[in-house]
Amino acid sequence: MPAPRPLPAATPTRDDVLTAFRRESLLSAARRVFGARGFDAATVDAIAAEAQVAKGTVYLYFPSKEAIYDAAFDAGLDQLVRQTADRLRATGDPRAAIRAFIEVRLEYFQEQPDFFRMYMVHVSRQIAGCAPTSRPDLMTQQTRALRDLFARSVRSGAMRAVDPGAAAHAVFDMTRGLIARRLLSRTRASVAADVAFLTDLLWTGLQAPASTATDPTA
Amino acid sequence: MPAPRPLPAATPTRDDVLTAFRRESLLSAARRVFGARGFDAATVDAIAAEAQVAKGTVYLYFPSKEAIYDAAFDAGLDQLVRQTADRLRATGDPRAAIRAFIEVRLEYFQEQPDFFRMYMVHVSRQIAGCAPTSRPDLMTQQTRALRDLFARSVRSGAMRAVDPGAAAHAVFDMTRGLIARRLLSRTRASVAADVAFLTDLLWTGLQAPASTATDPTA
Amino acid sequence: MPAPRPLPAATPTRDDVLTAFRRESLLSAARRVFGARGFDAATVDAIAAEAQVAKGTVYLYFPSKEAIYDAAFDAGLDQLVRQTADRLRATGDPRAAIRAFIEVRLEYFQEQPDFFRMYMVHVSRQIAGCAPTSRPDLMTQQTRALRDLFARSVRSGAMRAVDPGAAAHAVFDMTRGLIARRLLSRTRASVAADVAFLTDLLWTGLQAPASTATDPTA
Amino acid sequence: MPAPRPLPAATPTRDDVLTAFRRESLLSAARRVFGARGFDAATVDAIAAEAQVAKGTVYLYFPSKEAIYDAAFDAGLDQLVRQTADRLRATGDPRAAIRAFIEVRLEYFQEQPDFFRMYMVHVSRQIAGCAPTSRPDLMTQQTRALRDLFARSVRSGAMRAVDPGAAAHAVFDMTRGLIARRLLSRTRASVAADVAFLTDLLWTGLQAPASTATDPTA
DNA sequence: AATGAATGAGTGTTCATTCAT
DNA sequence: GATGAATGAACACTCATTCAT
Repeated sequence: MPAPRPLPAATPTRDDVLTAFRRESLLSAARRVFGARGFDAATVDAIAAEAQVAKGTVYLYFPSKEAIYDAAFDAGLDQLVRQTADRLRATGDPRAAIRAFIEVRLEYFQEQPDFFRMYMVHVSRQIAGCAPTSRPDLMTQQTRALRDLFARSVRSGAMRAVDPGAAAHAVFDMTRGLIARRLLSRTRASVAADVAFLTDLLWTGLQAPASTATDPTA
Repeated sequence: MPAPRPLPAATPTRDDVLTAFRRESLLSAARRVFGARGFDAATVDAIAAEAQVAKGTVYLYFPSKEAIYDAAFDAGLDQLVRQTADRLRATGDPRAAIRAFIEVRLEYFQEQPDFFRMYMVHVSRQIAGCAPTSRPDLMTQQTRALRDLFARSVRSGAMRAVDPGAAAHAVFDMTRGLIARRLLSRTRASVAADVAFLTDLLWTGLQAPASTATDPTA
Repeated sequence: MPAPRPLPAATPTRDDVLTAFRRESLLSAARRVFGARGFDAATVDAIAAEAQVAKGTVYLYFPSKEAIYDAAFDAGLDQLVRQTADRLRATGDPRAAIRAFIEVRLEYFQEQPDFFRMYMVHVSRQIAGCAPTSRPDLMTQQTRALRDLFARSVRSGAMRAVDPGAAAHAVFDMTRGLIARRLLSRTRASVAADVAFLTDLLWTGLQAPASTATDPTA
Repeated sequence: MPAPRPLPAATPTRDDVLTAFRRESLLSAARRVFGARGFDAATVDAIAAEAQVAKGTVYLYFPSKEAIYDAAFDAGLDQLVRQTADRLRATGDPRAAIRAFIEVRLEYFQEQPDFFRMYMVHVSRQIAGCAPTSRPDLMTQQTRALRDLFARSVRSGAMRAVDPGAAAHAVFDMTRGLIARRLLSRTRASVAADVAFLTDLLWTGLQAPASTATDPTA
C-alpha cells in the first residue's frame, strides 16, 4: 500500500478548495467588521453574517474571536510587506525607494481601508498591552526592506551617514500619518502632491550633503 | 461688618477640595485603566477599584463610562496642548521650535504613558468610526502653534516655501512615531540622540535652501 | 420635682410642630410620587426632592421606603374612611346613603388623584402578594359603615333581603370603577349624571320589591 | 411529480413546534412571575428560571422585558375577550347575558389567577401613567360585546332605557370586584351564590319596569 | 461539514440605605 | 437634627462559545 494518501499540495480536493474559500471569506469579512468597529465592539455574529455563514461555522475555521482577528491581521500584513518588498526590489536608488515606499503603502491602504483601521486598532491594542507582542516586531518587519536599502545607500555614499533604521522609521511614520490623515478627513489635495511633498522633505533631509543640497545639477 | 461672606471662589470649602480630589483620582484611575485596556475592555468596576472607591461613587462624578473617558482624554489633551504652546511661545526660531515640539511631547508622554496609550486608542477609535469626530480636529489642535510659527518662518524666508500645515504634520507624525517606539520597546538609545536625529532630519529638509540660511555665521 | 417633663399633648414644643410638619410634607410628597410612578419606579430621592429635604432626612422620619409607602397609604385611607363615615352618619335612608357613598368617594379621589393611583397600585400589589395583607381588610374597612346601614335597612324592610355585605361590596365596586374611568379617560359627561345613573341602578336593584317601600308617601 | 414541497403552513417542522413550545413556556412563566411580583419587581432571571431556561434564552424569543410583558398580557386578554364574545353570542337574552358575562370571566380568571394579577397590575400601571394607553382601550374592548347586546335589548324594550355602555361598565366593575374578592380572601361562599346575587341585583336594576318586577300594579 | 438554539458569565447603570460632618 | 457623599447589591441586556441535529 504505497502512498495511502496523496500529497495535499499536489491534488487539492474540492473540499480543500472550499475550505480555503471559506477561510478567505471569513478573513475578508473579519477585516471589514474589525476595521469598522474595533476588536471589542466587533461581534462574531457580525462577522458570520458578513461572510454569509452561520455563527457556528466560524468556529469550524477559527478557534476563537481572537484567532480570527490575528489571522486577518497577519494576512493583511503579510500581503503589505510582500508588496512593499517587491516594489523596493525594483530600485537601488534611495530617493526612488522613499517614493515607492510611500506610494505602495498609500495604495495598499487606500484599497484596504478596513485593514488600515485594523492596523491602527492593532497598534493601539499592542501599546495598551492587550496584544502579546507576538510577531517579531510589527514595525521592524515593515521597514526591514527599506532599512537594508538605506544601509547600502549610506555605505555607497548616496545618503548621509544616518542610522538606516532610524531613517526608515522616519519614512514609515510620516507615511502612516499621511495615510491616517487621508482616511480621516476623507478628501484632501491630490495624492501626488502629498507624496511629492513627503518624498522631497525626506530626501532633502537624508541625502548626501554633496554639492549644494537640493539640486546637484546646479 | 467687613465682608460678611468671602467670595466663594476665594475660599474653597473642605468639600470643594474633597470633590476636586475625588474627581482627579477618578480621572487618573480612568487614564490608567483606559490606557491599559482600551475603551471597551475597560470596566467601570476596574476604574472604581483603581481609584479605591465603590462603583456607585464613580457615577456621582460622571454620568457614564463614555463621559469619564471623554473627561480623562480632554484633560490630558488640554494639558499637552497648553504645554506645547507655552514652550513654542518661547522661541521664534523654527529649528528650535521643532526641537522644542519634539521634546515637550516626548517629556509629556513619558511622564504620562497611560495618556499616550489612551491617545493611541482614541485615534484608532476615531478612525474606526466609533468616536464622533467631536473636538475641532485632534491633530489640527495639536499642531496649530507649530504651524503658525512655520507660516511666519516661511514668510520671513527662514524656511523653504513649504505648506506650513503639511510641515507641522510631518513633525507631528515623526514625534508620535518616536514616542510610540520608545514606549513599545522600552529600551532604546538615549532620548537626546533620538531628538537630535529627528530635529536634524526635519530641519535639513525644511530649512531655506541656501547654505547661508543654515548657518549665517559660517 | 413633680412632672419634670410636661405632657407632650398639652404643650407641643416648637420641635414637635416642626417634626409633625416635616412628616406631613413627606407623606404628601410620597403620595404624589408613589401615585405618579407606582411603588417600584418611585425613588426615595424623588420623594425627598418633592418634599424639599435631603435624602438622608427622609430616613430620620421613616425607617424605609416601604414604611413611607405604608404610612402615606394609611393616612390617605384613614381620611377617606372617616369622611365616608361622617357623611353616612347624616342619613338613615339607604338610597341617600348609596348616593352619599358614591359622592363622597368621588369627591375625595378627585381631590386626591395621587392617592387614588396609590390605592390602585396598592390593591394590585396586595393581589400580587407583595404587600402583606396587613390592615384588617382594605375593603371591609371601607364598606363597614355602608354595610351596617344596609343591615339596618334590611331589618326595617326598606331594602330587599340581601346580604348587606355583598350589597355594600357591589356599591363599592361600581364606585371604584366609576372613579377609575373618570381618572383614566379624563373627559366624560357630568359627574351628576354618572352618580345619578349608579344610584338609580343600585337602588332599583336593592330596594324593597313593593312599590310602597320605595316611596311611602305616594 | 405531485407537490414536490408541501406547503410550509401545512407541515410545521420539529423546530417550529419546539419554538412555539418555548414561546408558550416563557409566556406562561412570565404570567406567573409578573402576576406574583408586578412588572418592576419581576426579574428576567426569575422568568427564565420559572421557564427552566437560561437567561439568555429569553432574549432569543423576546427583545426585552417589556416585550415579554406585553406579549403575555395581550395573549391573556385576547383569550378572555374571545371567550367572552363566544359565550355572549349564544344568547340574546340580556339577563342570561349578564350571568354569562360574570360566569365566563369568573371561570377564566379562576383558571388563570396569575393573569388576573397581571391584569390588576396592568391597570394600576396604566393609571399610574407608566403604561402607554396603547390598545384601543382596555375596558371598551372587554365590554363591547355586552354593550352591543344591551343596546339591542334597550331598543327592543327588554331593558330600561339606560346608556348601554354605562350599564356594561357596571356589570364589568362588579364582576371585577367579585373576582378580586374571591382571589384575595381565597375561599368564600359558593360561586353560584355570588353569581346569582350579582345577576339578580343587576338585572333587577336594569330590566324593563314592565309587568312584575317592581310591581307597577300596586 | 454546517447550523443556530442555548448558555451564562460579564457589563453599565440605578438606587435603597448608611454615616461622617 | 439635617445633609448628601459613599456604598454595593441587583438588574436588564449582550455575546463568545458550545453542541445536538
